[in-house]
Amino acid sequence: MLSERRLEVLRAIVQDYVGTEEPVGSKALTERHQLGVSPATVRNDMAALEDEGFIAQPHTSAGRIPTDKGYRLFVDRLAGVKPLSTPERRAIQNFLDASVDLDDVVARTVRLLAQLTRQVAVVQYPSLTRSTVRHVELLSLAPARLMLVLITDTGRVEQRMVDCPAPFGETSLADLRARLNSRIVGRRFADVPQLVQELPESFEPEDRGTVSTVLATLLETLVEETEERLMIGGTANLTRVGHDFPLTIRPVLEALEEQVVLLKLLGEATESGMTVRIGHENAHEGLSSTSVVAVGYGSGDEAVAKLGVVGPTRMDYPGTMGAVRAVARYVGQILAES
Amino acid sequence: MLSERRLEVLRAIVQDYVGTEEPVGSKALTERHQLGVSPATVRNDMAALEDEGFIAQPHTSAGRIPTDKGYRLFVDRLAGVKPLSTPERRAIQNFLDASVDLDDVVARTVRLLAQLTRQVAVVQYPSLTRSTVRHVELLSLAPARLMLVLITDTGRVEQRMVDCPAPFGETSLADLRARLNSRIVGRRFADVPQLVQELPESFEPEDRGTVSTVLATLLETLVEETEERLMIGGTANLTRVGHDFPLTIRPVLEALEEQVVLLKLLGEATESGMTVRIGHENAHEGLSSTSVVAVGYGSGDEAVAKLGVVGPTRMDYPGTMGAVRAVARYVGQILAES
DNA sequence: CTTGGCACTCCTCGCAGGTGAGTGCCAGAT
DNA sequence: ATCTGGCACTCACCTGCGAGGAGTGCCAAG
Repeated sequence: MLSERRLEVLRAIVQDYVGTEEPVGSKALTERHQLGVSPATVRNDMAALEDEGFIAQPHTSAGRIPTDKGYRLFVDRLAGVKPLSTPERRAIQNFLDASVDLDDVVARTVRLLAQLTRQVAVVQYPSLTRSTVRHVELLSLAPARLMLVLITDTGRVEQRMVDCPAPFGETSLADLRARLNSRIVGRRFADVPQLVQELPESFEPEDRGTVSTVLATLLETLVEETEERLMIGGTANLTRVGHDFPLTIRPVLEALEEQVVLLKLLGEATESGMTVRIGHENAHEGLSSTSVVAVGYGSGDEAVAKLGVVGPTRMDYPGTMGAVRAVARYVGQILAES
Repeated sequence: MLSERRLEVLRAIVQDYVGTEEPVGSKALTERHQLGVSPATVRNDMAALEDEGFIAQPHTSAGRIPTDKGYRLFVDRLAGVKPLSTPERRAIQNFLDASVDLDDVVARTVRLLAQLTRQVAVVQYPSLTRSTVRHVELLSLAPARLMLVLITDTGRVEQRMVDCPAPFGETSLADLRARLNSRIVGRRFADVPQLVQELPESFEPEDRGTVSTVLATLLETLVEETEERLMIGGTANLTRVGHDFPLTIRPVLEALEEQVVLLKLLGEATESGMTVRIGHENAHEGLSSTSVVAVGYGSGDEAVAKLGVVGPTRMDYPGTMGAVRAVARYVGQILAES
């Protein structure tokens, strides 16, 4: 459909536009790239590209800028993923290795991504649903008040208060703690409900109420916390986008504050491999002039959560994708070690 | 020094400027406020106020705008704290009452403050140093690997991995757990180091190494986590500030990303009572055209952390102060209940 | 001390004209 | 069939100019 050279012209347009942030014309193109043809020829190609919807001109008698469709073609067929330099890789590893706990890993990852890509970084906390239970702890705070602490294999900790219907003795507590742990430690969260189903029946009648309450709280925690948390950073980079930004920055900031929106955004990313959503491909209105580059990361072969960046559609896709992929890999390594 | 009417003129200028975001002139002032004098008189007063440095004009032949010094006088002597309406109070309470855990309380508080004040909200997590220990838990994950979990009276949970120099039996573990808890539960964090000092000596020689390691990790956690965490929100409100904002928004966003800066900002707030830092009173350069309204909050009589908002110097001080104070109170109540 | 009058400053806005980058199209060359 | 150079045309952008107007400072009189 499109000749080889026309694709080359599109690539050149994208690269120049990303660099200069200004509509690019035929003459400038031939000067900055060795296309081997004259501006007039390029003009014809550009007209064809415009007919196909890959580029557009803001006004008559201005240069062309890529459309969402143009960027899409660019990332799909014209650009690879630019690997990071060795010093960069080393810097990433050093920076992440210094993390002390899960919160710190996530915080550092956000800062790293934001710095590397000069864009807004979003990192999802490792999800509970795909995690396994490392330990469940029950603490007695008052005669009829317990604290339930849940620890995952990714190092995440959740706690809940439990108000018991009746006082609960220390021995019963130890008993419940032991049985609960022997049943669910090492198991996936999704399997927990089944595994604890018959637990109350094995207790003395006067304790059954409390045991049920504890289990209910546990299951509730699993469900509620499936609604995942995330951390964002690098919002100052939004001011980097060009002249028109008063209008564009507001809806983006608003979208970023809606965690739900972001989670859906990351969620849309396919299971494996990197996902790039360009402009209007993002369902959310405020993000119609931004692109999202996201990828899953995890301690093993399976992704436990996702991370990515949000930036203007006019971004350096190869570089951004390279940075996102590299960071995801190293974070996975860190999680596997801890 | 300044006559009563001149103060009244200053108050009128601040109020009008906050409302319109435009320099206010003598004629407009007399029309919008019942000052009982003519524009010419007001002009004389304004000249005097300008000599004293309370107001300034952007260019000759423009109206006046308050200076930082002018705002300072305004909040100190001319304005009170505007209490919230009953429906607002009720809404705050309902919204915060729905919180499920500490993270949720903080997150909701941030959203609430941002919404009420239409500015950037900052909420510090309850600090460890001023908290007391509710419980310490030790879990055995592997023969020579423990997890240390620390729970505070404000519901905060911290965990750390401990690699032991030697295997540590279950009985020793239970022993350590019991002794540790009996010594430090209910005590302030600051006192913990002293309280555990001689603990290793009471253990069998082969366990002393591990006990020391655990204690070292515990103390380390106390120190490290003193470096406090905070949550911010409402950054989209930054785009609300006037026309000139491309220049002002960037440094503010950058400052907000530097948690250290923010913590220092909140830290500067005096122990009790509300603190208002106006414009250049904020040490940080990027915040020279913003004001910070901060106040401590806590579950009891003492503040365990601080919260506040960051907005343009041209803000509605009485309303903002009212909202901040009210939110701080209700958060304190919530913390006291849990 | 207040007031009305008056001259002055200077920002803002709208308009006109020139400039230049970029385009589309066409006829001729390869 | 494709590429190339030429050429007329279109607009966005910048500049300078002039009218309009809000606001000020000062002064003389009440």
